[in-house]
Amino acid sequence: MSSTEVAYHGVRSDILNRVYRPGDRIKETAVAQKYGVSRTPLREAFRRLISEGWLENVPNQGVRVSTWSHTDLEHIFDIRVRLEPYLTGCAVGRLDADQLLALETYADDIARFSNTSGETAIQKRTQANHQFHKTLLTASGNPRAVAILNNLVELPLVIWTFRQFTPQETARSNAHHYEIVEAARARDAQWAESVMLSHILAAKNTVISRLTQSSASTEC
Amino acid sequence: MSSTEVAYHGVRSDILNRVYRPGDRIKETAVAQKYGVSRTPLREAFRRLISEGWLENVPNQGVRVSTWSHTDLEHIFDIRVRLEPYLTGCAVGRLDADQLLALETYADDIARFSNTSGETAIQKRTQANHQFHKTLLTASGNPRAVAILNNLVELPLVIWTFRQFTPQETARSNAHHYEIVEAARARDAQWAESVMLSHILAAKNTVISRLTQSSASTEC
DNA sequence: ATAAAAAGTATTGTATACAATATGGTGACT
DNA sequence: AGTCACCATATTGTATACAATACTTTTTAT
Repeated sequence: MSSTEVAYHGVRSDILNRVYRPGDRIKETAVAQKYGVSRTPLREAFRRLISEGWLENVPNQGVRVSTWSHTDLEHIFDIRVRLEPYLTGCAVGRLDADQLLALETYADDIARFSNTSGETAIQKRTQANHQFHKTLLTASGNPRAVAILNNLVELPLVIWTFRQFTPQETARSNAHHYEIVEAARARDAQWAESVMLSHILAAKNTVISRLTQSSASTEC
Repeated sequence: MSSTEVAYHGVRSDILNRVYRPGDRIKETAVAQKYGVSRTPLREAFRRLISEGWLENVPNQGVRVSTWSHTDLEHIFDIRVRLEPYLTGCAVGRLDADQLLALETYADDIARFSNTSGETAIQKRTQANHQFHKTLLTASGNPRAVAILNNLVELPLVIWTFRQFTPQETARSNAHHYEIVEAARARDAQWAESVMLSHILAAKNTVISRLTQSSASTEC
């Protein structure tokens, strides 16, 4: 792995783990030393993290960790609502038997780790969930759209969403996954698209309502 | 303007003007000298151009100018179809009197420069068209979505599309602009959304059919 | 003559030194 | 005492030197 990649993954996971928090200013020399790379590859990593929305650039003052407001989250979900259901519909006609089986396995994993508590379970659940959506969206055959969504639906948001789910919401979310697999098996694009739409709107409602309750709009 | 910005705009316009053509490999030292900057800011500019889809990175081999295939164009239009009409609908309720007037002025400009021939006219028409769409989309209030579309609907595609338009298609495209303004004045989001959908689907049809005819799928 | 290997060249990847700019604190003046 | 200016320090922006990797050409062996 190149120095640039080391720096990229390091800073990214530090943001995920709230070592660097939204609003924090990040100084190049300190971070470069921390990851054992020089400032040049670190700055390249910064540029990538900026383009992905993790960091914001302030000329001659370096970078800050991005802050996601209430409105930002609504905007993100509005874009997901337009793209993900559509891509799901595209994928339905293109998934082969192996991929359908994989989707079902991921759905099983998500359900299994939902019933387990602890940080590890949340991580594994996040992982399986990511695989499920990735498999589905990649099968749509529109890599540009998939890239857009990957940059948009970042892990901190997903993890935060999971933590906010009530048991009922979790059960509903898991049921959606199985229903999508069934719709895909039936090659019913409209059905799959519709379930995915519900899936995202349900998540949006959870995130927005919890955020309104806690009124900590800048916290991720 | 910083060296990084100089390099960014320089390389970008060179790609637009086909100094660097799709598939070309770009060597750092030569380009850095051309713009009078060192390799460091040039490489930062490259990272940005990569994230915007103009360039592709090959590890240890530098960057290549991206090639847009027939399928790529379809994918791009498929994303526009999902996002732009929606954002237009959002904008309708938020445009003030000044913005409505500005939109009409841009529509006038586009129409005027459509009747004039020559490179300058095409440039001015492109400029006015860009302003029209920018004003409309920005008013939607979803800056993330606007950023996505800006990165997607790049100038080379727009310019190429204009060149391909027949007089009838140009007239229809111009009429769409006026119809969108009228729908916005009437505060009819559904109407505006529908016209924008037609507008994009018409452009998609032009681009795809011309590309199929010329069968020069990698040319922009 | 062809193919494979090796050496030399060219190009990218990284580190570091220097320049430009911003930040923070101290002192002088009102 | 408060405010403004200026200097010292810290931090980012840029250039360049060096290291690692890929490409090309030449040479040698079959």
